[in-house]
Amino acid sequence: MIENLNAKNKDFFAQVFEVAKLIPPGRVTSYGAIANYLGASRAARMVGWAMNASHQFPEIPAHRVVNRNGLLSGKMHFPTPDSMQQSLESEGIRIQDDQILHFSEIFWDPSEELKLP
DNA sequence: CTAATGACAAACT
DNA sequence: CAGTTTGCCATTA
Repeated sequence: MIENLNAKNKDFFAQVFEVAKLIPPGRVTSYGAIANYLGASRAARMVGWAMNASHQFPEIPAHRVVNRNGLLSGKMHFPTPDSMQQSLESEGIRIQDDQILHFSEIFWDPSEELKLP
């Protein structure tokens, strides 16, 4: 239940959630990419904050969102640290030492794929 | 109202 | 080239 989420805050979060849900399977994106798509390229940290709130939304594939290094920085926030890596591997993404391999190949940039015509 | 924290990113040394 | 430091925006104490 959302207690102290004003409409304004929800708006910012809603955008992050929407983009996160638009991430194709087998692909990943970075917090900065989403922030950039939202027009807040310097608010990458807020995207991570929104992801933290996404735990109440089962439709949010937060495991597909990693930092720009391709490192599973948020794996520790999952129900189980292995849940994130396991979910990614289940989609065909290879991970080694909590880092995504071929990150550049599977990187999904919303600003590039969801760019307006 | 000020200070500190955070699932990051870019800049500097 | 790699490691360290500062900046950003929002939330919490």
